[in-house]
Amino acid sequence: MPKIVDHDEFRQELLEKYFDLFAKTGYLNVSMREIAAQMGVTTGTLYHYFPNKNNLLEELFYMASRQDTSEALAKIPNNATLAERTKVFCEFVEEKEVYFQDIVLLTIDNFRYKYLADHQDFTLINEADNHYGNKIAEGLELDDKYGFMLAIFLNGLVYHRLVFPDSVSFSEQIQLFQEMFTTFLQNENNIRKE
Amino acid sequence: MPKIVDHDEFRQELLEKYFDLFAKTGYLNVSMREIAAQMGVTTGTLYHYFPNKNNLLEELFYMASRQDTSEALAKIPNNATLAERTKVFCEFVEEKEVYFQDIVLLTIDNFRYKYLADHQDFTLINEADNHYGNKIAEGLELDDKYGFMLAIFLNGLVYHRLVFPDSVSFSEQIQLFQEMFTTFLQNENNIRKE
Amino acid sequence: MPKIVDHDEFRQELLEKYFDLFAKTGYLNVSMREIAAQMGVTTGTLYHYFPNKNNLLEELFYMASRQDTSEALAKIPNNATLAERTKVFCEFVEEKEVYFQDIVLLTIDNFRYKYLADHQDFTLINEADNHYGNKIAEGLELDDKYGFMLAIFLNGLVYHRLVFPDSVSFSEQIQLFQEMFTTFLQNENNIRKE
Amino acid sequence: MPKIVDHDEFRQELLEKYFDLFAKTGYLNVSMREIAAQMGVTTGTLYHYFPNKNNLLEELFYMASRQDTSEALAKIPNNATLAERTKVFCEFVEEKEVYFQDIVLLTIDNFRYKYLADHQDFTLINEADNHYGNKIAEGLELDDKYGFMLAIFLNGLVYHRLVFPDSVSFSEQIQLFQEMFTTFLQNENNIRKE
DNA sequence: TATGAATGAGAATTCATTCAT
DNA sequence: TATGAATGAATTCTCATTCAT
Repeated sequence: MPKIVDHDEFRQELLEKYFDLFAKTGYLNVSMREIAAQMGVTTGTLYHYFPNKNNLLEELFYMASRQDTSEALAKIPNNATLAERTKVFCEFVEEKEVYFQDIVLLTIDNFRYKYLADHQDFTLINEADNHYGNKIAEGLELDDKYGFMLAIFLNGLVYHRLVFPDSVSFSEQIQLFQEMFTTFLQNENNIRKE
Repeated sequence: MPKIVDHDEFRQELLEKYFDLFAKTGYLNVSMREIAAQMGVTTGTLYHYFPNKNNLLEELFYMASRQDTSEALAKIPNNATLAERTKVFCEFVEEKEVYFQDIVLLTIDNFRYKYLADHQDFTLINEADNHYGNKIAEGLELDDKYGFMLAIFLNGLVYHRLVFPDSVSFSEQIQLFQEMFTTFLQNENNIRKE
Repeated sequence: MPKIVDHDEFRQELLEKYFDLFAKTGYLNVSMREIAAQMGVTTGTLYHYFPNKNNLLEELFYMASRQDTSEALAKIPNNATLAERTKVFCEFVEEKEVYFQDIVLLTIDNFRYKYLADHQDFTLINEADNHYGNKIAEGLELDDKYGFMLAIFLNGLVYHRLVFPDSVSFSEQIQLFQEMFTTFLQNENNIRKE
Repeated sequence: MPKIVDHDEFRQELLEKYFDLFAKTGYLNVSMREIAAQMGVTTGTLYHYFPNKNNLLEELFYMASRQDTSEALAKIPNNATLAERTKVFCEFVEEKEVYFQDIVLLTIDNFRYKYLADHQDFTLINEADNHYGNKIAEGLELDDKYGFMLAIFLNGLVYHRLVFPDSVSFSEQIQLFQEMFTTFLQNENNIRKE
């Protein structure tokens, strides 16, 4: 009798472990042997669930892109002001900074793998991005371009503090940005979506 | 007397060639053999000029940070307003967007290399970052934190458009940011350095 | 189930093959590629069984020290006189002279490898040496210092004839030494262990 | 005008430096670049004085083999007893133990190089050995075989303490050996040369 | 004489992947 | 399903030697 294992569930389990373990080291810099060892399976088993290393990376990216926006949206109270809405996103990222650093690194790895593999299609990757931008805009009740603007600044901050730790203060920078962002947008009547 | 070659000058020449050739592919993904071949030298020669691959990366990064800032600062006219000053930096990055995407990738590679090598000191890399931040602040005639803020947004934008090409318009985003940034800072009398 | 191979047994098999093949040439002068080729495996396989070249040397040395002493001790008859006991060790080395020349070369290689690697600890190598000294003393039923004395002379002889072949006669030298050694020790009542 | 340099004298100077610097590391394990650097010359210059690396080693061995025996012989007083004569050699080696360890290592390297190079002639190497043996016998006023015996034991002791530091006491071992050696030989009337 | 840039084969080691069991 | 032994090309880096100057 074979072990009773739900194939997809186990795949998911492996992916989550992989994500936590290897972001900083670089997904591409970790050998399949190491991945397998850390996950408590053998290389053979790993290949049973993922046809090759690139596929593992792709799946990982896909998984990560599905998470988190809904979590942030849920934190926005009813009838919140723009300042309050902005604050929710900023604090969400601040609290999960390390996680978002991992996302940045994963995204770069994924980009590289795609780029290396002869400019393969970026459908998945762009879809994931749109997802983020749209959801933030939706949360802010603003036009998409302002959703992206906030996303860009937060990404920039996460990236910056990843590669240059301690060069800037997270809270100082987001406080400044929030002030600037909300002041600016409140004065522009036309920017609000109907 | 040996063959007439200026050691430092040739190093520089190699660095520049290398930078042009390989940024997109990922510095870590290109083997020293390939690098040498593309540069028209042998591996032995390459190692004559750079003790190891890590050093090649570091030197490249350091070189870039010095060049960029002095080039950008030179573009600021005398008696320029804050809006004009900000514009110089934004346009500088816009014009050289592909170049700065390479810098982002190089920075990540450099980070990973250091991180892998047992959390080595990031002195050089942080120094380069501070240099960017300080020089931008100097160009803006503002406090350092605003220099970093602009740097963070521009980095975020470059990163974003690198991994999610065409998701946002560079010019739209910088236009919005410039407005927001200058409007906000002009109203705050206290932020201006004496 | 994997391919049926007893990991430890195959390691041992490889060690023995290696020992026979390469002692004279110098363990360090043979590349891992050559070793693998001569053993009929690939480099990958070799590294599957030994983490690095250094470890291969160490294991080899350790293996040798255990085998030799137990083999020699087994040859000592019950109720043997000191002269007979001494003779067993001398003849053991004489019979396996070429083998012990290999051990000398291996020992030097091992020493150098350790010395080069930043004066690493010589624990294993010293343990092996103590083992030799103690076991010889045990076989002679004498104090350790006399065990080492015999070991030193035999080592000296092996070394001498290795680098200066035919300069002295093995049998002549050990005959002289045995006479001298046993005559001397029989007159010293106090040296015998109770 | 060329620099006034006595070719042979400079060769000699280089050899002596080389001997001191690289014994422990292994003459063959040091690159020509390192040798040159440590000697304060360039590789080009080094090759001006020695046609290749093997020749450097050979010359080094030749140089070493010419030294020292005369120095030891000079220390023997007139009308010295056998015990006194033996003592001179033992103490000579004890005082210069590190130097003799280097000689052992050099001899092994030389042997290996000869052996590797298709069993080249060992003339030089054997000549050097005979030189040692004969001179010791001459100093002891005994038959050559006893000269070699002492040489073998001293070599054995030096070798042993090189690779197994602190395993035995130099002075204890030579004291024991001297007693044994002289007691034995004084009782054997026939061994004395006429 | 002396320099040191250049060479390129070869070193140890790693690694994604396959496949017999 | 699961194992882990086996593969062999690729990686970073070293080094004795040559040679234009």
